[in-house]
Amino acid sequence: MPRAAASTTTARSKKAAASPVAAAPKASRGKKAAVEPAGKITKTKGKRTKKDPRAPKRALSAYMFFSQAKRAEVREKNPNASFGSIGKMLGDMWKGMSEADKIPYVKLAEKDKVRYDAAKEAYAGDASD
DNA sequence: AAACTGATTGTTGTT
DNA sequence: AACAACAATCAGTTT
Repeated sequence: MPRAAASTTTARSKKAAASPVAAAPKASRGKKAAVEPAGKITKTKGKRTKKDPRAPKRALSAYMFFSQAKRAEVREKNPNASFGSIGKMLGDMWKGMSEADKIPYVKLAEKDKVRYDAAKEAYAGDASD
């Protein structure tokens, strides 16, 4: 609920170090108790209109790169598969593959994250309209 | 500070 | 131009 920030003033401090030494896999920010949908959330909420007109494109997730890479392949094997079918297949195989297999995609995601970091800075530093 | 919710990212094909 | 399911990730709000 992105409401008008007024109190907290984003008490979030910068990421400790820019060097991903150990790079905690996931145990710092993305907790969210139950990230998995109990049954199926598929909230058909259409809303691509971004609130920030000039907000920097966020870094893509490993799954995003995975889609770009395998999408064509899956689609080739399932030419009759629709959009949703492909997505389910990709999601299924994504969950089925080992972390080691995700490495290349995760690497891309991390790399994009760096790019986003720069874009974010430029976004914050650019107040011109 | 920690936890959580919302919004965002990319893809293809149709309207 | 927008939305459909999929998963991940960030940013901001809340307690």
